[in-house]
Amino acid sequence: MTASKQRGAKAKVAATKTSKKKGSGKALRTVAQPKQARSEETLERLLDAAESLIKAKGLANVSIAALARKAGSSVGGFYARFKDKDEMLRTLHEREQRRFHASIAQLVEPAVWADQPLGLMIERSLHLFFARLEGRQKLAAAFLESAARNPEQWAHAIEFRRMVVDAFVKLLALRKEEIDHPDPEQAIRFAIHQVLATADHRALFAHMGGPDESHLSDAELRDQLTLSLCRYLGVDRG
Amino acid sequence: MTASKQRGAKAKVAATKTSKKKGSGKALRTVAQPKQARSEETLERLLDAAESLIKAKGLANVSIAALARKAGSSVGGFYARFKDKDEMLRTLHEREQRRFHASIAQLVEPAVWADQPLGLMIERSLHLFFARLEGRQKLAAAFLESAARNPEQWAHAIEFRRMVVDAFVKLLALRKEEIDHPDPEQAIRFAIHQVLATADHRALFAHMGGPDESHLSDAELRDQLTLSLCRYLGVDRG
DNA sequence: TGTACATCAGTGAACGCGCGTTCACTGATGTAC
DNA sequence: TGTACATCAGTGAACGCGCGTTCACTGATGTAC
Repeated sequence: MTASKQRGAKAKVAATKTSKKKGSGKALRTVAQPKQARSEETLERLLDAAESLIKAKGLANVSIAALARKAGSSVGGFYARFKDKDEMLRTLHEREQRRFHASIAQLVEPAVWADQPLGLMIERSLHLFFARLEGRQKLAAAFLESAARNPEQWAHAIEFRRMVVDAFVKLLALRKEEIDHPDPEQAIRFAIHQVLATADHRALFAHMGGPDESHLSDAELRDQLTLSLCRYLGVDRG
Repeated sequence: MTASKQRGAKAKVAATKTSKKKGSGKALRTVAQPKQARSEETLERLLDAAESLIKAKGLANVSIAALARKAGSSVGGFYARFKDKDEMLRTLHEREQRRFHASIAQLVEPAVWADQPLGLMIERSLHLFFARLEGRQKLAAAFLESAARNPEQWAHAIEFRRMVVDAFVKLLALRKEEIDHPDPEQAIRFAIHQVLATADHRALFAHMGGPDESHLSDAELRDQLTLSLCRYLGVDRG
């Protein structure tokens, strides 16, 4: 009786806080920021568990119960940290984005490539880019899948993608003169699109057993993509 | 009482017929070939309903009940024709394959391209190929999704893909001399892989609302892909 | 330093929903005599 | 041509399973005096 009264009051406050965001009938529960170090750690363990389970089994085969167990927590513990499964995925995505961003930030640093011919730059960038993706395909697939269903996730994914694209566009645009194409801007965007699309394709299908439809190994695919981009952009070396 | 006895006997027979295929504990029901024109028509209507609903709402939002209703049939009617949802999808896939095959058969006919420069051939092939895909993205996405979950579907998809790839490889291999690449065979396979991957990518993501991450329209994408392939293969016409 | 009380964090059984699948039954079509 | 019977085709309410989510409760941590 007492407990339920307290809960009721709390829920009301939460509902007031979020009522402007979503006009849904239900009073949405807002998950509070962790107030103790303990809960911060639990949150991190939940994200770690999600990441490792998704990598191992794919998003579709990961349940909240299994995830919580793996994290040494409980189902209720999970929902104390996240409003729902989607919010957890979004949080995980943000963490992954931060890490990914950090690891490619150096890659798009113009100073690194000073004096290097564009062809070499492309080759080495692709090498590092695909190396960074190694072992994270299932994770990427999970984000792509959930983005396909959830508009909010989709917006996040688009935004991140745009950031990556823009960073590379900016880097390549500095070398416009070395590009032989009627519309260098468009060419750069298409080239980057091809790289990301190839990565997506790999993420979504490479993990499947059995022989791939093309007789190309990952390394061959990467190298041919490099060659393809160089020739498409009209860059020397090739 | 009488009815259930009959059903029991029938189930036993069915189990005997299929017992060698799958050793599962349950006696699997085998769906008989239609014995009357009526049921053949129902089957076709079910496939049509599935196709149109998938195109309209995507696989994830199509339930058996809705599908059966749309076909003017019933849930039980559905299960009289298909063992389960997967078998229906496989059947639909086969029908789509047959149609697709028919419509590209002319495309890979060497006689059609006799005396045409390779560059033009690539341009026109891509044009026709992507035109043929128009409006079927959701359907393709449905097959890709279900193939990702179901090994049997995956095998079917791979087999079909291999057929398409081989047909184009054979066509392009006739023009090896016009290709400037250290390993023309590999180059051809990569080129075709790029085309199919681009089509897959489009199928899986293009239907989403909002601006695409690359600032490329479908037509631009196709044209740049054409240019990219021509340059990659070292084909004249730039 | 100790005690009372409030708030935060965590637990896990139970709930509920969607949806694929089953099943007892009715109607339609074909076949034998 | 008509009648009896078997098989095929179709119906839709009910079942069941998986899984995300809730909720009444217990334990842990922090704070006031």
